[in-house]
Amino acid sequence: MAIRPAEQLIHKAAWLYYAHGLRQDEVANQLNISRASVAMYLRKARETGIVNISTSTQLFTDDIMARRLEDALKLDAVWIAPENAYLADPSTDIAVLAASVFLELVRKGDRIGVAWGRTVYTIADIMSYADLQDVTVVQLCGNLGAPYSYRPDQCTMEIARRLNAKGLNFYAPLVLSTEELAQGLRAEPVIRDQLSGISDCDLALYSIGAVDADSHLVKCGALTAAEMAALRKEGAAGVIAGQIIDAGGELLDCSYNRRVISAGLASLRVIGKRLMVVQEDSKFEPLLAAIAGGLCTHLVVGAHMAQRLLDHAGASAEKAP
Amino acid sequence: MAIRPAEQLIHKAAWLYYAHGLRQDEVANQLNISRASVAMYLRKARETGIVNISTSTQLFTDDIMARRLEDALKLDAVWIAPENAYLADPSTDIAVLAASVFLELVRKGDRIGVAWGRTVYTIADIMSYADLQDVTVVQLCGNLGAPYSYRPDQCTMEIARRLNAKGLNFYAPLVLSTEELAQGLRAEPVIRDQLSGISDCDLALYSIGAVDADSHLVKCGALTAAEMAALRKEGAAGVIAGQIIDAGGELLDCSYNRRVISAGLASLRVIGKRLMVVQEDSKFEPLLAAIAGGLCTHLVVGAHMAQRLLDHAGASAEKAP
DNA sequence: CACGGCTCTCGACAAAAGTCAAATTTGGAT
DNA sequence: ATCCAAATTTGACTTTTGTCGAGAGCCGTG
Repeated sequence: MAIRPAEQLIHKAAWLYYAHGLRQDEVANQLNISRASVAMYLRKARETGIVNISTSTQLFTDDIMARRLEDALKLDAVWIAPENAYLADPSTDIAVLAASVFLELVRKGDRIGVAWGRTVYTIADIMSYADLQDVTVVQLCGNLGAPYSYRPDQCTMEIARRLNAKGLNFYAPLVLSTEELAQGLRAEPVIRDQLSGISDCDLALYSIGAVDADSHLVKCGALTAAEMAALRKEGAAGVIAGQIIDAGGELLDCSYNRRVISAGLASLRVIGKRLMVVQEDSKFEPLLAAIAGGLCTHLVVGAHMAQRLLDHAGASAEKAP
Repeated sequence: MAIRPAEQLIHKAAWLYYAHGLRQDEVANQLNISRASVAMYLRKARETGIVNISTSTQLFTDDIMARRLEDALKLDAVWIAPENAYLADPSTDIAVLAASVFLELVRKGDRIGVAWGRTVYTIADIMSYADLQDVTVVQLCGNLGAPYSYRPDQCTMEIARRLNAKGLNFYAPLVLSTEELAQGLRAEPVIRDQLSGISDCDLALYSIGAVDADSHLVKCGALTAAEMAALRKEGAAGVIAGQIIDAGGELLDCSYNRRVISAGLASLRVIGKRLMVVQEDSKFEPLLAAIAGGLCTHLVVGAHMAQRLLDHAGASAEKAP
């Protein structure tokens, strides 16, 4: 009588409890098991996505500032996490909000592109579970063998796991040492298919990286701090899906970019919903670049960043007649 | 200090509790209110649809019988409520399941047609709340001034209320005394618009009525028991959205139908998702008629009814070579 | 300006849910 | 065949949550 507690049993318990509104002990009676088991099944049901608990993110878009930002930056939707009004750690609040927004944007049957970074991994980590079997999560860029837990493939897999979706990983390094090798690898059928499949995505999730010595690209050894500084002088404004963009949001013409295996900006721009999440206030310029380049249609930021964006947009509008 | 507890506060509490996973007392501290108030806000949040708790209805479609029924009857999806395995009252189980399925089928921006009957009202009554502001719920058929609580307009309004959606009522009686009057009324701009708007629906929810003295049409005085019996002899097989259909699922050619103000069968067939819910085993023949007439693409029934449908389909298949 | 009626809030109790270590069962390995 | 490790179930205990009636602030009215 201790067979694998068939998914069926979890489902029945969840059904009686959440849909019918029975109490745990009533459910236990119905199913002839102890109440403790019911409690355990219910936890599993939540962790498996058999039951879904979601809170509307309406409040964060209802904000007047969010509306104005949507207009000023021509974005489809903006969510603003009210800093310091809620929790001790505001960055967590942004990630929690981003996870909710993400789940709200996902539709059954969708194909989702996921980039990488601390922000993306944090979101994956706190995201609640869902049951979206016919969803595919694809990795947007090559891998970086880093000691961190937010490697591109890990971000992809973790999100796929949370959604009960299929995860498609990228079996290639993010950066190669020569342009020839990168070109050759991009032509490989396996890689080519993955790259060309990116424009079929319905939704993309990424953050933006800063061009400084703290960048993951430096930490993971893809670039040295000196190289990064040099690129900055050449006009580098931000990092998206492992690639370096200039202030206009276009790919910077540099050797590094030519050696990268990642989703082309053109493929990204084709994706219908591009959700960008920015936690750090320091990423103001990189974010401006990404927006300028049309790399984001949906935006989740903190109140402080929102205010800066709005001020900036206002100033630009004055300058331009 | 006893101002209307702004929706904002409810939202904040729900956010901290459900999205961040804080305990009620932690939320109470954050917001500087008592834990009891937090508990109350959370209840309101659930009742308003600010938080959504839904359980996957997967199990009920996974059933082998459901799959076979989908094939045999050429339906898009079938859900089977396992009778007597669950609760004392099996009909409640069907309604709870139907409500979940309904909520699962609704999409933001949808237009939903709702008919009327005890079944539909039961579903509305147990349906959990959701926050779908841009959804419109339209009434599929004219009104019947009945002493019951499941008048067409009530079904529509209740569902609209649960979804936080707009409700569009039909300000016309279901049946008129002469065909001329009915024709004239149908030509009225207000009514005509409502009728023509029905084919724009994305989803319809209805049940099927039996052709007997217990029918709502008789109880509400639209027809006498004798008239009903006569119609039955003329080939009436079921009642859908207040109209009488024959065994082939086509409108029966009779005076009553010509005097009715309701959604034409053609308009209904245009709707993408037609969800039919049947609670009573006695409605076997009416259901067969509705299916034959292509009036249903999605079906929720009890296990017993499912078995009968399957047996019937098997028998028909044998007869036809 | 005092008065009910109203809604919101809180403290305290009761009910329900979560948790843990021990007991039981299973399936596979020796 | 027997034993071990892993997984599941349970009863007892603790923590968390739901609820009720009393009290307090607000508002329109007499």
